Amino acid sequence: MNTPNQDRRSQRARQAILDAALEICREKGLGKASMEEIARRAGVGKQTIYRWWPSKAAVVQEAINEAAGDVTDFPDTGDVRADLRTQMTAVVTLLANPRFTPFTSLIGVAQDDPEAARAFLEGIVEPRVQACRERLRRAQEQGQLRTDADLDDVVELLYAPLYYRALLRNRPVAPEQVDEVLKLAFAGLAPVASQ
Amino acid sequence: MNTPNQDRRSQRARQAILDAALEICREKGLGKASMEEIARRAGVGKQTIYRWWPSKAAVVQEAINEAAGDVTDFPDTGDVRADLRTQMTAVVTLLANPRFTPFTSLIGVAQDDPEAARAFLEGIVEPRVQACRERLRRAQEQGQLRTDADLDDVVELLYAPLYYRALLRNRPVAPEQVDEVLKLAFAGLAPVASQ
Amino acid sequence: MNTPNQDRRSQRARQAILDAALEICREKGLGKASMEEIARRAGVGKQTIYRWWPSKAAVVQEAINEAAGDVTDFPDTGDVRADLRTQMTAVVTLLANPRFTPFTSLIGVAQDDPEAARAFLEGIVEPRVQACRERLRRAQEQGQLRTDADLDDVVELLYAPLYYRALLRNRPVAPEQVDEVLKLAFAGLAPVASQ
Amino acid sequence: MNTPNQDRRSQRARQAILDAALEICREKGLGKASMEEIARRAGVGKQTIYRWWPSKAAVVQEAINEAAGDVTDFPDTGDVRADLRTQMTAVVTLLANPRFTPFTSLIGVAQDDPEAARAFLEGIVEPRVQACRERLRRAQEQGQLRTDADLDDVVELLYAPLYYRALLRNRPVAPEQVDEVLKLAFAGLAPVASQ
DNA sequence: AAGTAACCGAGACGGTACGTCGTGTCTTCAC
DNA sequence: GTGAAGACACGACGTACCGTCTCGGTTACTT
Repeated sequence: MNTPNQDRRSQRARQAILDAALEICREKGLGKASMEEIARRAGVGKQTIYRWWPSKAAVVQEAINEAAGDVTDFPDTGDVRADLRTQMTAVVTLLANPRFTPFTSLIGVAQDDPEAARAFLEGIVEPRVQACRERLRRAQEQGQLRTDADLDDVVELLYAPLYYRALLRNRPVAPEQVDEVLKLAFAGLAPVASQ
Repeated sequence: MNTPNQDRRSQRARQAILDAALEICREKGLGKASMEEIARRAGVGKQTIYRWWPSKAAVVQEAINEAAGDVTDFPDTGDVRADLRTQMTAVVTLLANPRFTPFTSLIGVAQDDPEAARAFLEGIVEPRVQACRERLRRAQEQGQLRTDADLDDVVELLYAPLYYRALLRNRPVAPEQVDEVLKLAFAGLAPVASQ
Repeated sequence: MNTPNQDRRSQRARQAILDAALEICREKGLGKASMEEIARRAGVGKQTIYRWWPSKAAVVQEAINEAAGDVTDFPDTGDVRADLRTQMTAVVTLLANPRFTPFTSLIGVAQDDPEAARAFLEGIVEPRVQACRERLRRAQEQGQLRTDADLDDVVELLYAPLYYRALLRNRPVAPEQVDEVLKLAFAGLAPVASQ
Repeated sequence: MNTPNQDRRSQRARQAILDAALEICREKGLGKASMEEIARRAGVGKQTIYRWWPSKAAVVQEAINEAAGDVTDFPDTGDVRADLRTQMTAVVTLLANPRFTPFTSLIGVAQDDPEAARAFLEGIVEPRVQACRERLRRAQEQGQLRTDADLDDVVELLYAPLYYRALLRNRPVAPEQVDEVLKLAFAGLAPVASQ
């Protein structure tokens, strides 16, 4: 991620660090994880972590990103609402997966660490938003979405409720939410004429 | 907040602690604040903090809550959309206020600290959601809102985008967002017939 | 030794630290001792050491000084040569005692650490030299020592050879050396007339 | 100093290492010097140092020895006291020379490192003591020195005070000391008859 | 002239210790 | 018994070096 000679980097150490980081996060959460323990558990010198990552948040973000896979491609079956359902369900599934609790923790540390915020935004959020926005644009062209809607606003309207539950913990994160959100968002809150 | 004899409690100390906590959060963020420094700056023994609060998050939440004022009452002019606009604008204004950055930080620590999460939910979120839900119920009765919409889902749909921006920092938190959200949410994303 | 409130100081911790320090020095030498291990072995936080001593050398010097007892008083039987023999033998015995190996180690670190050098000189050497010089002065008055000899030079002439062996390790430190030194130093190296 | 093929050894690297070692010692003392920095400053890989020397003390001893020149020959003008004066003054001059501060540092590390002690004794001390002893033997034959004096004891009596001052730092190392020591040592401490 | 074996520079690696900061508990003294 | 003060055991921080270990690259000997 940073400066030294990438060629000589030990892949063994890198993988052990990412694995240890995720494991510890799963056990006690990112907040109570420590560089010290990651190093200990990975059988690695602390310096080896600091050489390649600036903070534990950066380590965990890389680990999470790797674990999540390269899912930046957005489905396109021709039916935007179905595609959104697919993709949003994937997001909910991830947010609900205990293996991915560090995901929301990363958003947590970002609140007090601008660098972590930037990294999360650039590394995680923006690529996915970009893909979604692109899909929505095509939907507009195909007459499946209002054309007077700002696409960034649409993305926020659809995805924010999913994150909201994960972050605020007001209600459990569950796939049913996707249908609720899509129903409300597409139909609108205004009362129906016949009502 | 806890057990010892409330009557003999020093109001001077309590206020100094809350003030110091907010001040430090403003300077360096909740993450880098420490009990040590709060005590030092408040001119108070550490024990005095630990006696009355379980963690720095609890201190800060109390401070924030006090600073926010008891605004749990929701406006009701008869026009729900206007009332939502008023209330949501107030939320955005608070989220954008540098004095209230610890607000999102509290959501941050909640990701790794179930007790903080519970306290935030009970102490901050739920009373306000409750008031909003009540207002929306009246709107349904008055035919200003679809009756087939779950009110909790509606609250999430409207407010989540505001929190989303504050927490993800993808775009600046600004009052214009309120109008965008209301427009989209009430009209719905589906293309208009004439389009 | 330094600044914080001496009254509240834990005597338990102080003694445990001094004991642990000496024990470790005996096992592996001052050079390979570490603050970390002293703390660990004393069952004490590192901070507690750093609060009261500036370096491991300072800890060990205090421990050594305490172990050596307050032997700053010089014997005075009326026979200066006998008194020197007594006192110098005590020095040799100490230098030869495995319990006191840190003593020469302290002189060792002083070579690279002016503060340690100053502390050793003031805390250990000077009080003893002072006592010796005083005894020699009385000897001069009683006609047992040349009056044209600078007393500091005399002290050095007598004691330096003892330290020399301990520090250079050229020959084992042994009490016989005392008699050799006294014989040579008092009689002088010049050939005897009758020779 | 050790095993690999001496023929293929890079003289450039060797000299750069010795130079860098002395330079760093002069700047911050042997204690705060590090292999890391010697290598860096010499423009040399760490391995290249470890290949030829077992420790930084060994490097510095070799550097010092080289800088001191091969002065193992003892002057012999026929007047032993004059010759001692010459030689001892040379020692004092060296001890007082800032370029040679690592000299006493080497004695310092020897206190905790038997291997360094052995190397220093064999490589530095013994050859010089041997030369001195030889000169003293001739002096005895010529009736310039008591014949009942053990020569090793004599060497120690004369030279120890010089080292004493350098190591204990009680008084500044200065050439005048040589005359004081010779005067006292040759004349003896016993009071003169006429006094 | 090609092959090969060594030393060389560089620097990543698993470690240990550094000296500092913050934690939450504790004890002491003043009010 | 509350409150200011702060010492305490503990654990983590991020950095500096340790000594070992590959990596090319460059000689300088072999064949």
